[in-house]
Amino acid sequence: MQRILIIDDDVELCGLLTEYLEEAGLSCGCAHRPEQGLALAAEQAWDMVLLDVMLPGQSGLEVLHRLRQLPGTAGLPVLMLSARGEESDKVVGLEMGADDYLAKPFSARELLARIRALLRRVATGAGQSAPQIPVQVGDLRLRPGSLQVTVAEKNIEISAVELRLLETLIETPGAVAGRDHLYRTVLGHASHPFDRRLDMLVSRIRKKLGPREDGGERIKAVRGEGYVYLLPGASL
Amino acid sequence: MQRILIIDDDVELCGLLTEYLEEAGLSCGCAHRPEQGLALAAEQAWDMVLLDVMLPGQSGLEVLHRLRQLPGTAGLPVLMLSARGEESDKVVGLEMGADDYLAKPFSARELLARIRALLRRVATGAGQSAPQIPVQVGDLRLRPGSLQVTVAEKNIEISAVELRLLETLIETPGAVAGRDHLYRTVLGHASHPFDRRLDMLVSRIRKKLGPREDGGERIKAVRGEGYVYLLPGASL
DNA sequence: ACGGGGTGTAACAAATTGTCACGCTTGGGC
DNA sequence: GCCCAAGCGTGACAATTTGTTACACCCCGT
Repeated sequence: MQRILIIDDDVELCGLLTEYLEEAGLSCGCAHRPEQGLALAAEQAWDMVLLDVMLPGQSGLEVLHRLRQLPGTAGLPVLMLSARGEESDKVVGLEMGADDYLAKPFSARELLARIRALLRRVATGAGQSAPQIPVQVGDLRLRPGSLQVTVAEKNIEISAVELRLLETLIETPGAVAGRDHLYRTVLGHASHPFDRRLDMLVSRIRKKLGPREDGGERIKAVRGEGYVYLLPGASL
Repeated sequence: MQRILIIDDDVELCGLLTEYLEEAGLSCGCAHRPEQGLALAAEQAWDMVLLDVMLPGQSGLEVLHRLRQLPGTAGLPVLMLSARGEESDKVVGLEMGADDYLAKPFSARELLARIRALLRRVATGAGQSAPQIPVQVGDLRLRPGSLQVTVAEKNIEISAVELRLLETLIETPGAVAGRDHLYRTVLGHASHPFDRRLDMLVSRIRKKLGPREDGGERIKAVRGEGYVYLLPGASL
């Protein structure tokens, strides 16, 4: 199910929108203050953000800017909402990098239509080379390409190489990925003696992911062979 | 034509090998001292290195190690030559990351056979996902994947992102690559306003490549459109 | 128990990439 | 022609990512 983050100080509006959108099969989260919105955006995975231009404290444009700088938000579509229907706001909004713009008051139906359009545009990879279907193993979910990884719905910051290793490991969950295969796939060439980069990578990923939901370790070393991503419930 | 770098303090042997290998259609370069060899390796592009285990000053193994750390040498095959035919040397050599090993005295024919085998192995991408055919435009040559770029036969240090931009630009030499296309291809997502990353990237690449052989600029900005990689001889 | 290779990870170092600021260029309107 | 504003170029610095080194630990066969 698609998840929409609504950032708007109008509590009542948020409630109405949430109700309407959830009825339409979309999951919603709300924030009424900028900081709160940014925090939520950083913490969880969203498919889209509805952002009010006028917010207490700072301009919605500044929020938009900071939003774009958060890790894992590459390609995250933002639909701006404006109290005033002024054309200049619209231009500024789009120039700031919003993906669409809607002036209040708007009909819920129109909003939903635009949301759907935007989600479709992103899904078909208009901005990306690969369509990028998310992969899920246990409580771990990857969106290849946008450096977005979530564990139990919480965002994890991860780098490109780390993501590639994780992808390679979960290609065969529960089965051992050979050291050499990992080297070639992730680091780009065969392993050299005394090269510990792979181990460091694994170590860093382990730290970022934390233990499995059931407390078991996620990535196990197989002495002399390589590493395995353990399926949930599997013991060492 | 394939280029072989020979690092061996035996001047006479180098001469003989060069003669033999060039007859076989391989281009050769020689270094008789470790430092010289490393300098040559760093400076130019090679398809393979023949390395003597016993060198004045430092062990060939140390040279091997330093060689591997040079930028742009990913996947560069190294064939070690040893004066003593001891098995332990062979083991140590291979463990240090040499790709093959040959004990002196050896027949020129056997050496050639091994060189050919090694070159073939690398060419078919045994260690890489893509076969990686080098691309050439003017005096610029790229080997995608191994971060190796040469201008007029001189090695240029370049990073992955920079290489990707360069690749994208020379996909259509002489024709404009749109800003947005470059953003999507190189940075992975659409451009945001006030985002100058692309310009910085171009700036850095220009500095690394230097001016064209005829003094003209290599990469030209097209106001409001994007950038072009100018063909040799083309004016602004 | 002992030794040795294999693995884990902290701490540090290097390289890459991103940000910001300021100056120059260019092209269009007046 | 002159001025302005948007675009571009690039130095300087900051943040992030990646690589290196060193040392602790651990498993396993002897």
